[in-house]
Amino acid sequence: MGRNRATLADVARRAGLSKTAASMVLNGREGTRLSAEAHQRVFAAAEELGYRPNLAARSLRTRKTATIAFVSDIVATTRFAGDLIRGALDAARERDHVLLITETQGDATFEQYAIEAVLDRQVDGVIYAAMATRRLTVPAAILGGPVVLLNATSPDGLPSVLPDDEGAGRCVAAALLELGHRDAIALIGRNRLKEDDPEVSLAARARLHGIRQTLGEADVSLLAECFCAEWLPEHGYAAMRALLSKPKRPSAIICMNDRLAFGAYQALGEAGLTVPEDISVISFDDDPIAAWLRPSLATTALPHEQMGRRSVELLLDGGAAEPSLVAMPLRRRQSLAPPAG
Amino acid sequence: MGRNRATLADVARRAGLSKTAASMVLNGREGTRLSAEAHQRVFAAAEELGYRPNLAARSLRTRKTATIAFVSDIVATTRFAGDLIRGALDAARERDHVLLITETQGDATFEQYAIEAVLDRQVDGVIYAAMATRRLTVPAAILGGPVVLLNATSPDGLPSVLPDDEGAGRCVAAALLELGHRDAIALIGRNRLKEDDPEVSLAARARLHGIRQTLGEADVSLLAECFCAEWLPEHGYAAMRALLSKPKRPSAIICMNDRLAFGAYQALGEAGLTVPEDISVISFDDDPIAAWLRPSLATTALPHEQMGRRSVELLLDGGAAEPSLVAMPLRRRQSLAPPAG
DNA sequence: ATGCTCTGCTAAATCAGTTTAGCGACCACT
DNA sequence: AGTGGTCGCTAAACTGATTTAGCAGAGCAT
Repeated sequence: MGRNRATLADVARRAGLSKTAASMVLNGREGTRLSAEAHQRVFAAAEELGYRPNLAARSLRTRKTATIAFVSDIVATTRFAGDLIRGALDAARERDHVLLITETQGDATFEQYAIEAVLDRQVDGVIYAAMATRRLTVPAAILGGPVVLLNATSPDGLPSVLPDDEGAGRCVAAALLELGHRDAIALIGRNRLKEDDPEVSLAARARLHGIRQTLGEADVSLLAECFCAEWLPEHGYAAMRALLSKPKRPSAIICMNDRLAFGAYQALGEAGLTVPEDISVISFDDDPIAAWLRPSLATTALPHEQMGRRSVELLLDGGAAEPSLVAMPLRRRQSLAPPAG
Repeated sequence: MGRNRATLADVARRAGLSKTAASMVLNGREGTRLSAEAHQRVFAAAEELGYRPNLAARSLRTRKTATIAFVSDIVATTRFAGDLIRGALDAARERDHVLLITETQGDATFEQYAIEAVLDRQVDGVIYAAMATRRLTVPAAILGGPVVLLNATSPDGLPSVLPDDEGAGRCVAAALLELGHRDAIALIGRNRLKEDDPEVSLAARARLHGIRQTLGEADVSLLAECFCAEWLPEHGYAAMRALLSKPKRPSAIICMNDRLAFGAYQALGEAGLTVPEDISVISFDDDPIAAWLRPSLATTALPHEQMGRRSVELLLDGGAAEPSLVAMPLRRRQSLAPPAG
């Protein structure tokens, strides 16, 4: 790679000036007294030689690499990770930085390795990302420099970026109230583990809280709450069937995520009920399947791209210690209608 | 980041030896005549100081960075990208390398920028990845060093990694034949653009070829072939409805990808037909929804993780010029059954 | 005593930049 | 004539590693 690249010395020689002069001109240093002609000669020489600085050499002196480490626990298992990374990549490019990406797979040994690997490469800062919104403790090794937590918080008071799950909960509840749903709203996806252990999830509790708050303000309480061991389609399916076997049929269903909603759709289809005429469905995440479902599923989008972007901005500009919340926009789709009758 | 890290000079001083000695010991150089005691002292000093070499400094001298660039056109829009990256990350870690990831978004300016950014950082090689299997021309700038094409080929005869779509086509056809399907197999997802322009897709043509070949060997030809403008659920839905409106109902459907199959499921559901009793469905890709569908969808998996891994191996070990094909395993699921009657 | 080899180690160059300190020429002023 | 300041530029140090060339001392043979 990069054999026979021109060096600064080559440029200087060709311009008939010293390395010092060439360096100063190319870095646009203010206050140097180099002549306009010298500037021209350096620029011309650099242009002709296709000069590009060797960043390894530069960073040896300046201790800046224009490189950010993106350390995450698990990227592959969730389809959202791509958006997180994309947002970070975009913001990084805008600021002339580049991303060194590593994955720990939740394994302490791998994490240790990943962190050493990026620190050895003198990265300017670390974005420590979690794929499920949760609380975690960051390894001490990275505390020597700037760190931003992405989709996570820590007890250390480090700057962090989180989706506004509580706001999304309020938003979802408000959307149903607005349509006239009141006493027949059921919830699918309660989960003690997710709600009670912030190291597992912060989203479940926040969403639930937001929903309850807005319903409470309208003096409405939930018709039913189904617990699910996981937030997967099969659990949504089972929960929906359970709900339909009860005497009072719900007019609207809130699912804690789109995969549950997908399962709920399957159960509704089998029961011969149509969405949204018989039952409205609304959910969280905006998984790609939400738009593919028939009818398309209303949901609040996890703003992963925005979050990725924000994390880079926070890292490079320095950010406040309190978590930076990113709004989860409501995607109004076909699965919403006023209650029947 | 990395303030007050111990340097090699610190280690040497503490061990009471020269930098040269320390460097040689820590690099495990053979043939040096340093005493066992010197070795011990260096190791001890390094351990005590928590010494880690500064890779920027090292690579300035050695022109090796143990860093690989992963340049892709678009990562975010496809859920598969994560697997490609994960495989590459795993293989890279096993070989003590790290990945610098950039994205061009199919934009020439961004691509130029991305390539300069990674070359400036002296990467040891470039993995040039495409998110849709296709043919492309790589920018001349990266030809100065090792390059591997991932999910793509180029006319330059560079080493490349591709999924075995043709094999998958054969495999899909064979699975149906094996169950007894013969004269009522229909295909959803023909697409001229994808089939005829290798710069758009190599998969469509290869899959079709594989299917035709195996069916042909059994003297079977397709009952119908539906063209689709895109491979999205809505197109699969429309195609399935069209098929069902014809006099002869198919006994099995091959969809060119899982999203089409998802749409086909929706149409089958509406028509009151059940999978697999009335109609078998089989597909390509192994999108996560394939496993979530009811009944679960049989499909051939795109081996993205394997491919990512292979690309790193090829890059570091040097690879043959002919494309390295990675098998697409068949996932047998509930959507397959012998033809009715 | 001299020359030779071998052992165990180090000084210094090198990689490609940035940065500090300062040099010589020219001008103005007293 | 001497002094001081500005202008335009450069030599050399520095970053933290690797690597080349070679030095001092011991052991041995002649």
